[in-house]
Amino acid sequence: MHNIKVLPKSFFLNGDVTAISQRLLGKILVTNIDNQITIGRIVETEAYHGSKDKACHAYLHRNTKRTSVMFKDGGRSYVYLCYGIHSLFNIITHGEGQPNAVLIRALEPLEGIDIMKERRSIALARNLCNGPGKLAQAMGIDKVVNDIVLYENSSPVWIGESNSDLKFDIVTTTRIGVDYAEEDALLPWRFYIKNNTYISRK
DNA sequence: CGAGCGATTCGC
DNA sequence: CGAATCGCTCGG
Repeated sequence: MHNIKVLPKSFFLNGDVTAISQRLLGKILVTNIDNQITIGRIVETEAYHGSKDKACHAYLHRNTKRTSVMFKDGGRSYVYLCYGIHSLFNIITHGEGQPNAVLIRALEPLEGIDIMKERRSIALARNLCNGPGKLAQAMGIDKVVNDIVLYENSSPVWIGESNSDLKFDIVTTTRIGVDYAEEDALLPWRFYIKNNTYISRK
């Protein structure tokens, strides 16, 4: 079937959250949910830094029912419901007590595309995973897979090495939809693969 | 308790 | 451009 090597836990612990956000570009997201496998290539990410970032749910180390998972060791999932409708998928980074996370904003669909189309009730592959809410729906991700480890390929959600040696340039911009963060909305913490077709927005 | 709101998406 | 839709957060 597929022969994807899972990323080790150390991948999620070393470097700051913006560096890890960039390293995640090109990596592979795999889900095995409801007995169905779907796979996509990460093409867009955003960094959230708990201690000093007004856009982060854990700003100033705010530890609440929702954000408590962010304070665990890196390499776990943080999935939350946005606008009461959309699940958003994040990857926790850094050691215990440092609530940093990477939001996965877009994927290039690779396998299980028919399953994604069925889950999203649309036919156009380009629109299956080009947004954080869309990709969660296409991959079957919701709060059920909140707070699980991503560095074991027995997990229902895990991250694998890139399946391609292709080089790419990284575009850096401000983050989407965080105007409430005032001056921190201007931080250049959104990253995507240049010229990729599956980005959420230009 | 309950008002206010959102790391979005889709359709009009 | 506005509605959808619900759980979290915080203040009273």
